[in-house]
Amino acid sequence: MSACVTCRDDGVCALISRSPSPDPNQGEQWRHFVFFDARKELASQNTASDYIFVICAGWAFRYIQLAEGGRQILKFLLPGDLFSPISIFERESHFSVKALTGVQVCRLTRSEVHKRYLRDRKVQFAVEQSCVAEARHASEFITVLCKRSAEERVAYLLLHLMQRIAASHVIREQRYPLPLRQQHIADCVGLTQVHVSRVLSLFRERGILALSDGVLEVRNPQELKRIGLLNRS
Amino acid sequence: MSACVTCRDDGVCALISRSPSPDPNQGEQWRHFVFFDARKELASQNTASDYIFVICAGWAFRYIQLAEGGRQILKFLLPGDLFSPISIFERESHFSVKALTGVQVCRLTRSEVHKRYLRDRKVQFAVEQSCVAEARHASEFITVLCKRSAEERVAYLLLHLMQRIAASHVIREQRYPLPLRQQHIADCVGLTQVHVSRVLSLFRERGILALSDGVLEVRNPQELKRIGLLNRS
DNA sequence: CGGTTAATTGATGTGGGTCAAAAGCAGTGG
DNA sequence: CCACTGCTTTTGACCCACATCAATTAACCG
Repeated sequence: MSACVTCRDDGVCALISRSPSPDPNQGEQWRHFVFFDARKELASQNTASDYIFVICAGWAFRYIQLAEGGRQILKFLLPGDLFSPISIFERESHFSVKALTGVQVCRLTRSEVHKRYLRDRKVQFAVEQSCVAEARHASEFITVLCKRSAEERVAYLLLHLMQRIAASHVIREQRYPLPLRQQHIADCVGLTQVHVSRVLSLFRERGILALSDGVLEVRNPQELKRIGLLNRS
Repeated sequence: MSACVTCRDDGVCALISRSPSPDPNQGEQWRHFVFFDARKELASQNTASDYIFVICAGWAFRYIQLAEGGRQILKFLLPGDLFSPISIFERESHFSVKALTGVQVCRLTRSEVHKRYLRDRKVQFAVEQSCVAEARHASEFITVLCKRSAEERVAYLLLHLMQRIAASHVIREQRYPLPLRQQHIADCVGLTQVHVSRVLSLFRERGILALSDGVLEVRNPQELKRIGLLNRS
């Protein structure tokens, strides 16, 4: 009954796994680990499911698929992330999820998670807090999309990701693992891949950062923050 | 111990009010009604508060104030709406709220609401559902902002508001009360007031709708939906 | 009646989109 | 080892949706 080894100890995943089951006889039926290759679709929108999922290893992203083609990336998912905290409360998800790298995913039955949520105050608190965090971030992100230029939006996304990566990786010499194509950045911040290329080239020329081969190297964190932070002093 | 009269019977507000208190002796101390004039700031971001608020009558909006001037409107608040469902879980709000018309607001102590939330499954469920609704809407809205043109964004906002207004008003002849200035629409969907004016003029010329004097009159709902719905068939 | 706030309209500017070609760079297979 | 293919990034030329600036009108109000 131990948590997924790659998840952080204070995350929703770990807490759910440690939480006592109301039905001690059921063993490990409620939990199941699966591996998927990169590019595999892990969940699809408007489809009901009795399971909820946690990323244990690798990267994925949550997105909305548009009928005319094109997609909106809503969040990049790192180890320890639920596909979405609200999927604890709804059978039918409004988003799709796709693997960015090879990923290990933990599949939990919603009924069991929900039982633990109801009887374990710690689980409940963790879920509440992750809903709060998502809502706060959504507000901030909407603001960035409406009020900021292309450079600022890209910088904002990178800073946001850096923070999340640093929470689970040791960062040396400002080098962050970041397995995104320019198209993913574009689909997240509402630009074209061509323009993301131009923005990143500018950042490189100005000695702010370099992004290639799945590694982001930040050369001038001060300047990056000046550009990308929503509340600059 | 009755609910605020203007709130819908199945809303969070009504459920909280009907929920039994863990401390029957405290009377009505935990609840307090206040009236505010239009334009008054009802809550300000980065400020801690032991209260949470519900709109009982009138309109308001939740927004983020930017340091350089300018604001991002996140949601228009109608009777029955909490300023935000997540404020049940956090003392310090990340948003401000301003009255759009004169408003009556119900102020509740967070501690009392939180107690009722913990012990009444119905309240808990209502809060969960409104968090789900907010998250779903945020995803959809982010998609609209990133992928849609000015016309489509304005149409989306109006359709969304029409739906919410219709839930609490009887609509006759497609006339919706809508006390917004063009600047509010602009601050919500990320355009300038000037461009919102042009978009609305176009809609009027094409016989789709007319918005003036706080009334939205929809002349061609089909066409409006064709333009504004995210998932058009 | 002047003063304020909101909406309209026109002229002009520009950030980022679109299109297309080229170059880099795996992987694959002969 | 090289040719071929598919994917990603880069670069350039051109375009347009929306911003910006500014003037005018309309509505309201003490």
